[in-house]
Amino acid sequence: MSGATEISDPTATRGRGRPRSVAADEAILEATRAVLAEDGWAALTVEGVAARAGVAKTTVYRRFTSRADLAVAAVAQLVAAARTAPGSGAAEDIGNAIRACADVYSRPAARAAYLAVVAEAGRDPALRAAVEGRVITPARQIVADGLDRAVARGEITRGLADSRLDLLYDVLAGALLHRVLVREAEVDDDFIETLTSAVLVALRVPPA
Amino acid sequence: MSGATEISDPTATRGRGRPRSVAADEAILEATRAVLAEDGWAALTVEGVAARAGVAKTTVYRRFTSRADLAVAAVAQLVAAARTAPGSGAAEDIGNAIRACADVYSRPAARAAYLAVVAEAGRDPALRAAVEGRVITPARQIVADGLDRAVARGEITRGLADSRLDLLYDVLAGALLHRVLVREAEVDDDFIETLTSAVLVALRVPPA
Amino acid sequence: MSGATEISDPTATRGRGRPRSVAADEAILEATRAVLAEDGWAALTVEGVAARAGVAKTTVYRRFTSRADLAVAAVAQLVAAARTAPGSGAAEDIGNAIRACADVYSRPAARAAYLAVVAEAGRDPALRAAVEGRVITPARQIVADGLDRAVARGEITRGLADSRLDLLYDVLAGALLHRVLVREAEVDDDFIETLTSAVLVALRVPPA
Amino acid sequence: MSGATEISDPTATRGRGRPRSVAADEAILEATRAVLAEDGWAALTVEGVAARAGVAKTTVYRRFTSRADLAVAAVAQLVAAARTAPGSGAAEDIGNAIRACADVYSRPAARAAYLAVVAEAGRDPALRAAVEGRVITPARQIVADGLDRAVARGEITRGLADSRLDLLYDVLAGALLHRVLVREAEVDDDFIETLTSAVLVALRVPPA
DNA sequence: AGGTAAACGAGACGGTACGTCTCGTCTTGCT
DNA sequence: AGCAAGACGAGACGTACCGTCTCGTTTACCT
Repeated sequence: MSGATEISDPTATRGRGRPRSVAADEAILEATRAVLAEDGWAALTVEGVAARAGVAKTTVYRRFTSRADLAVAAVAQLVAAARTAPGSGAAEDIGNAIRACADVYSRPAARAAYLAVVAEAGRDPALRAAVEGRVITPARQIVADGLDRAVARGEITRGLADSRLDLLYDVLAGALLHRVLVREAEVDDDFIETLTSAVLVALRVPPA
Repeated sequence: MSGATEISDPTATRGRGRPRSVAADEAILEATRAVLAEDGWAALTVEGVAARAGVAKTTVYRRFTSRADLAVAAVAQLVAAARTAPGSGAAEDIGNAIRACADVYSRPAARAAYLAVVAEAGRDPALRAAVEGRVITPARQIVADGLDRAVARGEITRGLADSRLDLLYDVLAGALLHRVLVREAEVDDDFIETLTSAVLVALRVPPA
Repeated sequence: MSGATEISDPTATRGRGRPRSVAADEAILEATRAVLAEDGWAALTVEGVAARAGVAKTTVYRRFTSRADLAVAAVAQLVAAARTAPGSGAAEDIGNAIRACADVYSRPAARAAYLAVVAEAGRDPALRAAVEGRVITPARQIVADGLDRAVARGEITRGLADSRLDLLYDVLAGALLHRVLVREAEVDDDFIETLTSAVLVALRVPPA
Repeated sequence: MSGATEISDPTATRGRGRPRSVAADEAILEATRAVLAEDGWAALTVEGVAARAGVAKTTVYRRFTSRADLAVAAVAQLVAAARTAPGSGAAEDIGNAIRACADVYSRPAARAAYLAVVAEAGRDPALRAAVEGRVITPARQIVADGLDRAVARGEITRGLADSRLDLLYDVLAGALLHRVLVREAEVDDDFIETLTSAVLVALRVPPA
């Protein structure tokens, strides 16, 4: 299942019949976000989303093949909106990236959906691909961009950046995910600073 | 829901009626593990578990209030079995701890259940408490024990250990969780070594 | 099922163990009547009766083998209490008999149980026998006694009485049952008088 | 419960969605009849009927609100098929009516369901209304038609017919019901003749 | 007075069916 | 051809009782 038809693509071949309703597209995603935020993943139902969007079930199924597919779209939008402005140094870049990620994870809709979608992806290759392409890779790119800037500024070497990218991504995203979604602790300035400086030390970047 | 009656407690007041069947206890948990490993979280059904355990549905409901409750018990057993032997130094201790955690996360049953259960716990206080007490706290304790040993050996100070415990737990558990369950990458020796040495550097423990 | 152990019989061999509790006997029947009167046949459960009687389920099952068995006992008591005083003539006898039967059918417990028990008896030989012996035969006897008195008074011949007994029983009991339980109409004096005189005409008994 | 949606009504507003399957209608009623005839009222379960009809449980619940509702439809069909051809005189008419009723009560499905449904109707107003409209009233009409014909032939007066209708219905239906369903005796020619002539005498119709 | 046997309460056991819910698919008629 | 509506087969939900089975306790009788 999953990832089949997806959202209406205006550049698509514009087949013959009646065109997909863009209003329906938006109403469905909006309803999805609302349900996730208000009642959580377990309450996210194709039936319920359709009702809330004022749309027939078939109209939802034409675009998404499952509730997980629906949720991926919502989370993907939030991740896409998380790109950060470059800072003046590695410390600032890392802090910004952490804060950006924390913001995403803290949105009610993402809070409700993130872990559940990832869990479901473990069994569903199509969903797995969708999560990979629309959530994991973009987030990894944020870290990659930060390292690229550090290389450009001469703070670390290209080789170190490349060899540490995945580890750094696992550490940053994982620590955040664990703190916010698993332990449900807050992400305060102290946490961000300590994590940032620990990462800098491990990367052997001299403090500013 | 969740956390209601739980498994038969032999120290309980030994109420008057017929005692709970210990054989049923075990059959249920075993069936739960099997279903999770074979078909994943989405296929975990009270009905299916009961059938597989050769037990009536009511017998399951008498012990667990939901499938999440069921899964927590399974995961908790795995976590409980994960305590590590103390090593000869901080580096070895950390490596052991990572390996122990990685082993747990890699078990098919845990793989299928962990994220899903944690996700569900976000909406269910009773389940949340069960996860907290039976999974999160024990795992955190593994890290705490490691730090205690490092303090005993004089590798770090008591103050540093205390102030860094939660961060270290988030980093270790989070990085692992992210790598194993979110990205579905493998945990090889290189990953463990690099993560270990990065952590040692951040804790300012001199290399052995 | 049904009719197995039945109510405590004081003349029984009086085995060694603890004797049946007479208080339980009565509490069970009383609870049965109450449940039938208040909530009807469908709500009559062994579990509910036991709870209401303040008695364990096993205690009920030791005496009755089913809820139908339970109900038969209640109805039987009512029928047993329905014997009529002899009147001064056939007309009075018949009127009395009709009134007596109508009283029984109108009791809430009997209203709720009678048809259902008879229906159930169609499939259960043991229950059938119990109904036959404790409800149908005693009721038939009321009609037989009435005819015997008419014969004794010379109002009809022995032969006519014997040949018409079953028909008369079917007509009287059936018409009443149909009116009270099937149609749920009331049994007023007009009904009784008209039915009585029709029966007298059919039996060719001259009016008094 | 009961009497909610009922069988597909072709004259209904013909709303927009997919129409009810007429094949399902028939399969359900046929399965109901079969179960009643083979295993009796106690074995009549919505679950079993659905399985036997090769239909989903929801499909049954969309049409009938309970097993009693289901049974009423079956009994109603039998009653509807029981209209009698007019005979040449009151005696023949009454004999025909009794035979027609006896045939209905003797069908295995009706035997199993009639008393139980009527009993259940005592507690359920909607079911009561259904029984009233689809079983009791049609059966009463058979008697009413017979009396109308007798009036038309000049055998009895209009006034007598009207004043005796309910009594006659109670006597005929009740005697039959009592004999066939309560006492489980057979309805032979002798019974029919004796009952018929008794009724004629009571109505003061001269014998043919 | 002590033993023994049965009834007692409590409550868990494997089951069946309940009536509800949501799923994803399949008609239908309207736009 | 897209859409809203809604019936369809499927199957899990959690609950209620079923009738059976331990249990530990109580009560009477019979040595």
